[in-house]
Amino acid sequence: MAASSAIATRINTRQRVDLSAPRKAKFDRRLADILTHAANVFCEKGYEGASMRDLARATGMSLAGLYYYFKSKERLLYLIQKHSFLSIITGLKDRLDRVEAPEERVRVFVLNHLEYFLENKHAMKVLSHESGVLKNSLGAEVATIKREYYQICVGLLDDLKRERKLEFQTRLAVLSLFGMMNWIYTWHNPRVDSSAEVTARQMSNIFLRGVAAKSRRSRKGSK
Amino acid sequence: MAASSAIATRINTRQRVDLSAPRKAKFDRRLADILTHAANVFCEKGYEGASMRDLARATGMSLAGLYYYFKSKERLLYLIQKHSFLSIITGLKDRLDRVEAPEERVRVFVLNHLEYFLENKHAMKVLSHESGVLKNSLGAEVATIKREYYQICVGLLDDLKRERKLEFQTRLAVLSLFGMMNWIYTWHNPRVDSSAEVTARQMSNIFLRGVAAKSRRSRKGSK
DNA sequence: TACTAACTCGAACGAACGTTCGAATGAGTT
DNA sequence: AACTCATTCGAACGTTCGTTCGAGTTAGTA
Repeated sequence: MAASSAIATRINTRQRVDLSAPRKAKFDRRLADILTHAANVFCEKGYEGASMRDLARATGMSLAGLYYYFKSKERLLYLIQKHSFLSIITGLKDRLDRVEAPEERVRVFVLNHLEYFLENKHAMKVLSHESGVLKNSLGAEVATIKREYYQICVGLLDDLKRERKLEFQTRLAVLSLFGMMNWIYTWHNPRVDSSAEVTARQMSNIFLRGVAAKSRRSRKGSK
Repeated sequence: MAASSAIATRINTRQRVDLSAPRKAKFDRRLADILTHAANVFCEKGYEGASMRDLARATGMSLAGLYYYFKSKERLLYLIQKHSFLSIITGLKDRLDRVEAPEERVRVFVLNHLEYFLENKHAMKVLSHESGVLKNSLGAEVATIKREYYQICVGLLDDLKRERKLEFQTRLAVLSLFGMMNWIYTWHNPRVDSSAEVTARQMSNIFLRGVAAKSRRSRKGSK
């Protein structure tokens, strides 16, 4: 998990201006390390249930030392959520650039989502479980990124709908799909369940078959 | 929300023996009232985020007064979760008794689940969001009830599978279905979204079509 | 009317919370 | 060597947490 240096400089009150490049890199690496450990603890105990002392223990840092890297517990959650969302969106866009067929693009979406979820299980549980904890501007910013992600999915499904002349209700379909995918953090056990690839294929199958009813009007003649 | 009197007598340490019937009824009604208000607060702020003082304010009782009805915050969460699960299971069994066809029984399951979720939105958010917070014997007891509910769904899907000679993987199908259904508390807005009946029908359609691939020579060439 | 047991609450408990601060340490530059 | 500034931390801050206790109030019973 890497924190952008743009964030790093802004979150820290003590950090007035610029650090030298290697300094900044070191700061970012340390912060990223903290974010990872913090995500683990939040995942295990929940945001409210995890204390700053828990985080200090998990990172091997002192309680006060943590505050050199972020100015409040709330902002730490914000950093985790923002970074996770941006990573998953970036990865998705990369993959979508290489695929054209609407159905395949939906499958790519599911695969990307599940792969990221299973690879960053802790962070992703924090993302979906602690959504809505952040208030005011921090919450609003995360909500905006989330909406963008949601809208990408809406776009993919609308494309599929148009191509195949399907008739499902997009909102319900998207939210059902998110439900299927996001629920995975409550049950997936790598020692019992299939890999992200296999699970993604099976889930995509269920979902795509599920929404594959043709529109009646367009079945006889086009439009 | 009504608390069974069996629970009521056991949870309260001060309650050595039996109350007269009307006394007990009054106790139960007050406790049920508290459970409802507590569920609202837990729903809004989360279990850890909600303080006993928040609960006191919401119920209109004093902080100390609450402890006459349950002996700890943890046990209060337990009461809410247990009661909600038992109610949804009871309602489900009632409805299943009147339906025979496997597909229709699955539809009944979905409808029952969504209806209960939307009618008792706050309690159900607590149920799915705070699952795993309870430890030890309380957590184990809730987990047992939950497993029973899960197994009912497994049974329904296996029946359907047998009747139609389908080939989906039951575990993934059940968990995907639960994901679709449970995610609803994050998005359903009564002023925008359809009723439980309509939503249940649409979700059932997606799911049932999704798992409806026949076995022996799977017709996978649907592209 | 007094008696009893159910019920309620103000006030306080120690523990744990998020956060701050000033001093100590470290590494990089002159 | 002396200086600078990033980094770390022990100790404490004021607040809020879940819970308890004993005294008070209410409502049924005799």
